Amino acid sequence: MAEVKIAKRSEDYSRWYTDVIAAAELADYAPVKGCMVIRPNGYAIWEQMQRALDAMFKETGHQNAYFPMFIPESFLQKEAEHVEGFAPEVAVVTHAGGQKLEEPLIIRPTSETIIWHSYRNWIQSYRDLPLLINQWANVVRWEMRTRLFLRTTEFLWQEGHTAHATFEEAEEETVRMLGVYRRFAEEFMALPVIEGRKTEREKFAGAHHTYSIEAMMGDGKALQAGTSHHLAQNFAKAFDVMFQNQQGTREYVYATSWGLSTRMIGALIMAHGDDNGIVIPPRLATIQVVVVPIARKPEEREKVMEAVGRFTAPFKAAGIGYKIDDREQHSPGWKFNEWERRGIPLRIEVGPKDLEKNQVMLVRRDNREKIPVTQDGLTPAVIAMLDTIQKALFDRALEFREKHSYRVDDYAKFNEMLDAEGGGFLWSHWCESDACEERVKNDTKATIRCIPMSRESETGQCVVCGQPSPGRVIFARAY
RNA sequence: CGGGGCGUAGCGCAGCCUGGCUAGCGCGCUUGCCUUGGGAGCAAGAGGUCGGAGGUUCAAAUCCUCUCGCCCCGACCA
Repeated sequence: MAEVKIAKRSEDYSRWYTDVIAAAELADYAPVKGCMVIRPNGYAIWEQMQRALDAMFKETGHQNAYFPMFIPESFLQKEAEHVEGFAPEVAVVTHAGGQKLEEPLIIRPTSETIIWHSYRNWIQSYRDLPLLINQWANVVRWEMRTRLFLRTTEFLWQEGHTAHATFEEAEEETVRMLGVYRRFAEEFMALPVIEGRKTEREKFAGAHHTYSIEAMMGDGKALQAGTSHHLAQNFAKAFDVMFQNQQGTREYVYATSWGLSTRMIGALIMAHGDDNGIVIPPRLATIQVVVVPIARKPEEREKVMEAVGRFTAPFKAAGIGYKIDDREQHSPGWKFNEWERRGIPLRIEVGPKDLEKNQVMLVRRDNREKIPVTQDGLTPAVIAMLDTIQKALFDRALEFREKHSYRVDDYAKFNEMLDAEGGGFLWSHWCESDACEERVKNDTKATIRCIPMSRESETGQCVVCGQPSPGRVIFARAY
């Protein structure tokens, strides 16, 4: 492996981010602009995310299916707002089989259209509802500016597409899945997020309204980490999907869609990473514990390895993902650095000195603390330590977010905060006018991240124009 | 699409301005010895269409023209 230098996070955040990805061997740039190769270390994180989310989708009654990546161009055009939103970033296939195609095919930027084409055949009666489908897929969006994981031309995600009999049921589903995302972020990624509703300007093209979870990254910028859309009857009308209700009358179906992508890997890096690289929360780590044996002489080595075999024996049954790094060509110091770069949450060092004391050394990735632990009862100690790390990561991220959240009521101060702090969440009053939202964006590059669902009721005056405001919203610069 | 930067060994770079021995250096890689508690050491090796095409010249990594690609900053976005 090549020597890897990671820029200081505090000095060059952007450079630091790409360095961390290279250092942990998460992804490479691909020959095609904006595309990436997700390497085994990166894909392992995605697999853990899939596993956790997929289980939650199943628990909430969803089934997986798969729809094609090629969509007739005409499909996209059936929903006016949708086509307007996506047309500029759609890749189109015009030739295939050595011939020009009669109708060009688009490569899905999202699958609403082709899925609703199918739903038309699947749904006739209220008895067919709700229809709860999810798919794991790749999608392509030709973005102008790309960054590994955060915005790539092709990315992996899951997209849920559900159909319901009433607006209210669809709303319940939209909010339920937003909650699933929040739980996933908090419990698995150790990432505190804020649930909220998007403004008209920021909502999904084709949605009635959109919700998102918003997280704060290590530089104070916001990241939209998952979205859930209430599509109302927009796609049902575009694809003529009607059902007969219990009264025998036909009406259009109500829909939702929700998605979460490999962007979350970027969120993970930026939320928890430090100058030594990525820090993977224990609940998303395939390798949660790496064991580094230390020995000089062959006879020492034999004793150390014997102990390692003994104390790791219960790990598998206890559900601990672990790896023993017994390579002889690298020094312990070299290994410490390598596993830290890869973000393995916990390291166990064991050498002759430890054997004398019947102990091992636990070393936390998140704060590098070294804790001696006796070999007897090591398994529960490791499990407890992994929990501690998981919780510490969440607490630290939450504390950071709180520290960089401000209530701001004065527009001059508002501008000043964004310049001085470079980021952070500004909780300010907004009159709900598009004009004020746009002005903020032009003045500061900050956007309204969301109208928090849990905001306290507090009327006030718009931070921009002074008109009456029904409550505070979150302004921030975003990825 | 505008502004900036860069294409030379797997990775990071020097050489280019001022053309000239066999194109170098660090890391990594291979083999051997020796080592191992925070990126060890020694020795011997392997590895190159200098992004591509054309031109100038006795001679091009180096000068000229064209071209392809990537990265960073902005407008758009999960």
